[in-house]
Amino acid sequence: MTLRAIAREVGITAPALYRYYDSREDLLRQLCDDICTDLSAELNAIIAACGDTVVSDQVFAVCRGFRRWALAHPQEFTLVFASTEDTIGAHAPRERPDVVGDQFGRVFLQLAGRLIAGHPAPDPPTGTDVPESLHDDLAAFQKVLITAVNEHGAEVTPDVLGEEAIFHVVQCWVRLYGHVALEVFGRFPFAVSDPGAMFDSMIRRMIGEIGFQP
Amino acid sequence: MTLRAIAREVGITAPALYRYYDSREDLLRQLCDDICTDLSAELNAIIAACGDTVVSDQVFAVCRGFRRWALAHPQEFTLVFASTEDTIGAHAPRERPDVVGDQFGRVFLQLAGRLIAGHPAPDPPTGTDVPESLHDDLAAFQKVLITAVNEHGAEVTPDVLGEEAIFHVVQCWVRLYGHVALEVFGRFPFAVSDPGAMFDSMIRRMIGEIGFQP
DNA sequence: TCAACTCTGTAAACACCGTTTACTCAGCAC
DNA sequence: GTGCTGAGTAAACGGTGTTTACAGAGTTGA
Repeated sequence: MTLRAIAREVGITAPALYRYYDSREDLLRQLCDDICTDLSAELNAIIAACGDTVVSDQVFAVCRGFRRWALAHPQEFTLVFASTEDTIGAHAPRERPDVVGDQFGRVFLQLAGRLIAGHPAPDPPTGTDVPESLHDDLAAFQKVLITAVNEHGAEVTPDVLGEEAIFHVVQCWVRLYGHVALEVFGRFPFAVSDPGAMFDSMIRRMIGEIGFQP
Repeated sequence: MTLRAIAREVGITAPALYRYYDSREDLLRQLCDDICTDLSAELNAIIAACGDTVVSDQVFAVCRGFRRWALAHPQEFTLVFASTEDTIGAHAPRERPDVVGDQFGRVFLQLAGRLIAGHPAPDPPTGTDVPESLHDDLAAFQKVLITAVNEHGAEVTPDVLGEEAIFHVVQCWVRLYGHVALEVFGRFPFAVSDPGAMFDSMIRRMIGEIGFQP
């Protein structure tokens, strides 16, 4: 969207927008924040609508909600989740990852954390262990995740949400994001006639790999 | 890049470009094709440099090559792998997925096909089976993949590259793409100080899940 | 009451963008 | 020589982000 079109929609002339935003970049940045807020509200509403279902169902619902939102708002998805720093300004006071992390990310990730934490014994699904150089990063993320989960009721201690589990949460995000982006951008290696089924199947496997039964 | 800047770089004036391209969209589309050709050449060179190593090492090398390329060329990556149809023209004679599929996709996917085909007994890694609605799509992709693999020497029959294996190849692409895009766009949920190690770990798990030992 | 000030908006201009039109001019066939 | 074609240019059009100068409305203070 162009600056003038936005101004026209508000019933204002383009230069008047500069009273509220420093530049087009600044406007996009704030738009980005608003989108994240809306998205997280939407996903939280989905969780709320789930009621007392098992956590795995809630994860399922949120993942589907994220996909539906992305497909319904490809421009917003591109802006928030697939734009380089030069689109939105590299020298922002807050770095970009925080935007995703603070607003939307929490919804999905803390839910994933709850899911894993609720699982009795998260046995390491692979024999490969996490490389040493990731220890610090994962520990930091573990802290964020645990406090986020505990904010929403449950009591989770670091031992039930170990390093392997944290890595798995990140991998879930990689797959969720990967599928949704591929679908939004139409970059699957062949024509997928029922992407929803493929998505559901992937999420089912993801949840299954944590230890839940499909 | 602007049309006038491109013209300036070629030592030409902007309208002269319209002798060669119908529009900016058309130019981007052809640029897209060129980028795909370059990338696939680069990845094929990596495979060639591998010599007679085991296929899993070749997959590893190609994945790392793809990541390195994407991080070195974020604009090109965005154009080819993360742009919606409105950026590049929706009503193109060839649909977009073919571009990725025809040029770059083959390199990675046929290698993945070779890897799985070379594996003795691809036991289904999960209890979840592939939904019925994907049968036709996966069968079509299986055909493409098998002919692509057989073009490069080996003799692969449909039974060794079954539906579950095909699904797994697609899932590998989802994860490879997901991680690379997240890194290019800086959208991991926390600051990753050594993304390369994380990437390597993911690829190692991916290969391990097929049945190879890490 | 009236002057000063701020806040919000506009009009005009600037440089740049993609694109079209009209024109030039070299090279070549006959 | 006379056309003709291909490749290039200059000029223009509407649109863009952005800056500057200006206008009025509302508030404040003496």
